[in-house]
Amino acid sequence: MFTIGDFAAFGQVSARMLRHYDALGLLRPAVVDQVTGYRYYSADQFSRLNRIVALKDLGFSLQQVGEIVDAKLSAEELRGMLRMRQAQLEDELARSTARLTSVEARLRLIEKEGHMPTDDVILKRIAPLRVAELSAISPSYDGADIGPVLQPLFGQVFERLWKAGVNPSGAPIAYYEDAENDTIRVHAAVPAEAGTAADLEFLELPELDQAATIVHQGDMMEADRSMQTLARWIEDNGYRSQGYAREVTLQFDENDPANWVHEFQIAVTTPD
Amino acid sequence: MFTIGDFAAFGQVSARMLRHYDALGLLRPAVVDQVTGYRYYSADQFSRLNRIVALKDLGFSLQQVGEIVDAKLSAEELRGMLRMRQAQLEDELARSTARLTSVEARLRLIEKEGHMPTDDVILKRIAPLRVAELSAISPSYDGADIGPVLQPLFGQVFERLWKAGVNPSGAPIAYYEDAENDTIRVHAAVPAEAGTAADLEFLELPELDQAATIVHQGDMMEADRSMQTLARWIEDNGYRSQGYAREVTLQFDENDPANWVHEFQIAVTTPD
DNA sequence: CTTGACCTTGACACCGTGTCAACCCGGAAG
DNA sequence: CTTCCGGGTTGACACGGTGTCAAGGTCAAG
Repeated sequence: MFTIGDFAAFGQVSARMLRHYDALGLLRPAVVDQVTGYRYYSADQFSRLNRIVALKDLGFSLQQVGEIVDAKLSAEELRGMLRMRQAQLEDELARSTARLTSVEARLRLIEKEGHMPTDDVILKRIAPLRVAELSAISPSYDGADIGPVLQPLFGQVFERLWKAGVNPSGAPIAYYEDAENDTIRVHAAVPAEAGTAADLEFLELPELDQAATIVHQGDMMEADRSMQTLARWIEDNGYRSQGYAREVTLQFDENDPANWVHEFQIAVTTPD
Repeated sequence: MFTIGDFAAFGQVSARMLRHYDALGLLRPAVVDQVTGYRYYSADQFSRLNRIVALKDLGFSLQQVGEIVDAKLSAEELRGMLRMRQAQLEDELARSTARLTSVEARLRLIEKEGHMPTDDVILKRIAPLRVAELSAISPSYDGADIGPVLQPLFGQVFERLWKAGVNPSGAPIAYYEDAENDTIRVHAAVPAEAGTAADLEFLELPELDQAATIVHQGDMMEADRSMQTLARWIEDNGYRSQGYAREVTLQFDENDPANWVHEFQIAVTTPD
């Protein structure tokens, strides 16, 4: 017979936890003194304790551990749980690895530049989105060429939506595609439920499963700065980008481009 | 200006969390309506939000994130934090990998045998331990040879300790070493603070940094069963064992070996 | 004015574990 | 036999990041 302290010390658990397991019915002491309430454990309970600890170390919750050790599960179900756990762990591993790469990237950055970057890239999923849009051709993918094409295009879209009595339901989005002869097709899209404006195209922008995004503040003529940060982040973190970035207009000021705020979103994949 | 809901949706955070960040002073809304208490966020707050989210995704706690974004830290300190985090992550990674291997090993086992193993191996650290001991030579490492040597040896140790007025402070431990001519030196050790018995050797059993352990119930003649489980576990989980296992007697019954309980402990290393 | 979507605060829950407080027991020393 | 100390008992609170619920106030569209 072991007192709780001895049993705990040998089993490498805290006495606190043994009491907890008792409370959960996971591991009851072999004997409880009815008078003093002292718990006493027998040597052969070490195997149950070990089973519990082993399962817990595998990352199962105490509840799951309970189900497993009390063999409420068929071999089939057990396989199921283990496979689930396996999948979870693989996921977790991937996540941890990504974190680590990220931390290392930042560490390199800070060693090189001597300070913390203030423009932060974050990875997110972009949900699919219904929009109304117009598009046009720009001679190149360059702020100076694109601006003059894009601005009036958005003007048109808003005007036509307004005429059709449809309300924009979100922030305007510009996106790009390669077109013939090295030209670029620019799209001016405004989120809206499908409407009946014959002079607008209604479509659904596809989901981006993983997009690297950055918030750009100020004139779009300086978008390069943010795009570069984005590109570097993507490379440093072991992703690969696809296509052109979408540009979401979060804040617009007719008079002063310095007040503009955009979010750039570019689809990325984990190479492999 | 965004309402909390819009800001949350765009930033991929829950409104709950934005309120939490407000409460922590991590990200205050640009404007709070004094009358209604409504929070309103400005577009340029997205970059702060993103910085927060990015740091959080790196696995920093909100408190740490606070310190980092508010730049209360020098580049030096930041480097420190990042390196610490890096170390933690590497650790976590190793742990996750081990878990995964373990889960996979069990999965293979259960697929092969159709049921869950009930003898559970667990990995633990064995602290160094002061003991009093006697040793002798056994012709081989085999239950039939060892028993007759070991039992009287323990009798001697207990007797001499008793004569010297020293109290055992833990469970008896047997351990083994190779000796000359393929014989084995068996040690009968009993935990005790250093004493003055000239006819006993007092020494400190070294720490085992990582030991794979299993609880064996019953006669030591059947120790093979547990030792095999142990060996297989070690192999399946990608460790390598070193030397012979220690045998800790957790429960002893003079009359019936079926009631004996031992823990086998064998030092292992992660190959690599 | 009504309705329904959205906002407010405050509270409770999760989970595994540590820690504290207030009190009781067991065994060894005086 | 008393005294003392280590260790046992229960019960409570805390952590952190997040979800969820309830009760009530607000906003904007019809």
